[in-house]
Amino acid sequence: MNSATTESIKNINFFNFFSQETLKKIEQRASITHHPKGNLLFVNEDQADHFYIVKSGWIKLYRETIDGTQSIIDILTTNQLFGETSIFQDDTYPYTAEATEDSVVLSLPLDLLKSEIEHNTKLAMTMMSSMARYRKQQDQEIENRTLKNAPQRIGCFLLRLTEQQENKTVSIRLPYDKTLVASRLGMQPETFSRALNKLKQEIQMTVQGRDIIINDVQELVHYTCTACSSEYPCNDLH
Amino acid sequence: MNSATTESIKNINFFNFFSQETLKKIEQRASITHHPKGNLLFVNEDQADHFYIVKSGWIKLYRETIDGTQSIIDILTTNQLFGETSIFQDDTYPYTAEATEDSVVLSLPLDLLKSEIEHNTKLAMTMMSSMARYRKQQDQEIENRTLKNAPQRIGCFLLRLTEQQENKTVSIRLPYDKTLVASRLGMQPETFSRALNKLKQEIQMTVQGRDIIINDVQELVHYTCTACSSEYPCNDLH
DNA sequence: CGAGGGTTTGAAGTGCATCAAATAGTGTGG
DNA sequence: CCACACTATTTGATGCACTTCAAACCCTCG
Repeated sequence: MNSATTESIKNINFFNFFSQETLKKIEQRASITHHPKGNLLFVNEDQADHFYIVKSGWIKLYRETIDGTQSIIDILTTNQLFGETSIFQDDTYPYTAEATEDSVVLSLPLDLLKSEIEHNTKLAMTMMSSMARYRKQQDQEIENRTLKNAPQRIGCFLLRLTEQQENKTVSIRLPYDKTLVASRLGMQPETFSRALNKLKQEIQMTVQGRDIIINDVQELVHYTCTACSSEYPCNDLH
Repeated sequence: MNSATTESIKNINFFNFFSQETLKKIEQRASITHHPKGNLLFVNEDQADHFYIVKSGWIKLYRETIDGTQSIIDILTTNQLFGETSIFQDDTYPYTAEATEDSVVLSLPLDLLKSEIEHNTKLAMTMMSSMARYRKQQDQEIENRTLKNAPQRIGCFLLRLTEQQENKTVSIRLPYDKTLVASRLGMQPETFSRALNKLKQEIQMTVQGRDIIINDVQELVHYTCTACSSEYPCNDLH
């Protein structure tokens, strides 16, 4: 298991800044867990002892009201980190984490992260950068929900999936099912379906189940980013 | 001016963690600026050289689309900090800052913050805590816009103004004009006006210009927080 | 007093949610 | 390989919340 952990960690930029000593300790106390679809890893306001790295599958982070309405924070996949900010939040998790697919997750002790970060400025800087990046992403999310209509929000989501591709025509595949994409974008499944149809009327594209082909990305950018603040195209934060 | 700067800074928790040496340098390079209502301190994506502390007045942080629609990030007043996260953002500002009242602002060089934070772990930890706090606030903002209707969003805003007061009946004063509150909450002035009326029908309260008297705060909590995720009452982050 | 902003009110329109039901797609056991 | 069960997706009909446009009102301040 240790060697598996080492393997897992070394590809993740975040861990490059850990001291060798701490890394060893982390490896000793790391564990890999399997979570079948629907499984909750932890619940909002739970005591936080570990942070996590997704090895495979998809993990949904959200909060919900008494009546069960959910507000989705994010949906993560391979090599993404979560729960790490609990060290600044009274050691409680600020959201619930649920596997939306069968998932494998690496869990690491928070106390080691905490003490390492208090002594290791490089790591602290990395952590801050990633927090700042996330912050900007959140700002953009609020902006999207305020200024964009449903088809444009979908457009923005698609554009983030086309990242790196320079081609005029791109084909992409939705990372998870449409219902989940809908909730990620803060809309109902019905609205998603209709909004996607509307988008098809606005720009040339083909939808085949989860697969989508966009004939001209620029056309999509033009349609979507009319409602963006100055950064074009929808900036590719991560 | 230097003594004024020292005076300004020492009340702000953030600066307790600076080294004496850096504080001296900061004081030498600090400057106080006056901004009449409507004045822009900087524009989204400007090159960032300074971060700021509000001495008096109100500063609105926002971004806008080509057609001029604004998405408000925050509205700050005395002793609040802004622009400091630019050190993690390629030294550009991620929003526009505008004085919505005649304001006085202290501006401090970012480069000193940057180098100090790279060497001073205590400061780094403070910075991270404040970023984590902000992050949670943003999450809540998204949640509010997703799950709450207009009267409830106003209720939440009012609750945050009643902070600390334990009384059953509280009287509060809107920090700025209703149009601005409306845009802070992501709604039109007309909607704000109507939603406030609706709120008056739901709970016992009196509105007299900017002054509002709430007969029973618990009544407001009950009405507003039905649409909150688990934390009651609307948690008082700052 | 009169100008100009802030605020409220009215009327009409739009976008998304909701409820209901049909359809497509997927995996299961026989 | 088919029939069934179950889920995901789409479609239709309707309602509600908020926006938009227009106009009135109110308040303050020169």
